[in-house]
Amino acid sequence: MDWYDGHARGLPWRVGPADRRAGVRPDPYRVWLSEVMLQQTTVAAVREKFRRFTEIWPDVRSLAAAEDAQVMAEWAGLGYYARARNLLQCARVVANDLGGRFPETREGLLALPGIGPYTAAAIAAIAFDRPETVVDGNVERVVARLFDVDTPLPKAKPELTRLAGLLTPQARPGDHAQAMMDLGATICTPRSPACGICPLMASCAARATGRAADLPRKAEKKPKPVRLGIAYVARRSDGALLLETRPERGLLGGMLGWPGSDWGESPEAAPPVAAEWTVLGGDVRHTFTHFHLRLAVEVASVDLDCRPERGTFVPARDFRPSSLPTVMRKVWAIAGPALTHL
DNA sequence: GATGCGTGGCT
DNA sequence: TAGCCAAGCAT
Repeated sequence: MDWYDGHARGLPWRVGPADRRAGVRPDPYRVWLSEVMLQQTTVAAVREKFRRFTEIWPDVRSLAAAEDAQVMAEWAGLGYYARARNLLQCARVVANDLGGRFPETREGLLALPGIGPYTAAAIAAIAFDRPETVVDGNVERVVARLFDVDTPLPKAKPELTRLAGLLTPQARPGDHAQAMMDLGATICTPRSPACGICPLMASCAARATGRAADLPRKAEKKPKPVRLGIAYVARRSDGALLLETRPERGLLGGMLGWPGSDWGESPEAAPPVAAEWTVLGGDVRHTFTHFHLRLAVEVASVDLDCRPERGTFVPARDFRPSSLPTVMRKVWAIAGPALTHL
């Protein structure tokens, strides 16, 4: 805690240790929003998104009243899009059923969409100063090293959670949780931990055996297969672009994208509208969580009165590449310039 | 317990 | 260049 008082990271959603000890309470809405954004996502990627979201939707009621499409568009680029759908669901439950206030207990929070064991404990501890044990990837790493736990993840998770629980104090549990995560993020880092300046150096078992950098062990990962596909970018003579909203569930669910083939070993061509399609030279490469994708891109100019089988024409002035998921933005990056020469 | 689900930065 | 990794959740 002494180390945290002197070395806490300054983060837009955080009430720092000095203010916290002076009695300043964090806004549960901002704690919740930041924690959901930070699920499997780096602080650097979250900063700007958090700023935008809180600027547009300063509280849970305004977010609950938002249009789904605008929230998805603002989330674009952050990944794991089910988070955005659950975020909206959760905001609406809190605003409509809970009087605009978040539950203050781990159990109450756990019942909300998009809030699992980590996030429930984090909000309870950070926003409401409940003595909950917060175990994220940082804490897993710190604890595995501190106690020299050799069992690979995820099998070691229950044991690491138990050990982390031994460290959870009754005083300042919220700051303690954030201290553990800051330590993992800045000192006890995955590749080359800075053991020489670590406040826990003297009591760290892995430091003693020189194995800190090798922990925690992790189960082997499965190789990622390569999938192929085709994306179709049609521009109408008035400049409008043919886009479609993807199905709610599954990959990139609810996000805007270019119509295309399915993605697999040998995708079948399926143009969304009859036209003279031009196959572009380079392809788009993108890696998802569980596969590599190579996307061929085809472009076409179409008439004002054409009737596509799929998708909706979006007027040029309403089209913002930033509202597309990254793979679709990559498609636009090569299709856009090609269309100007068509 | 295993699988599906993004992305960008770093090594 | 390719793999690793990040404040995980839902099914």
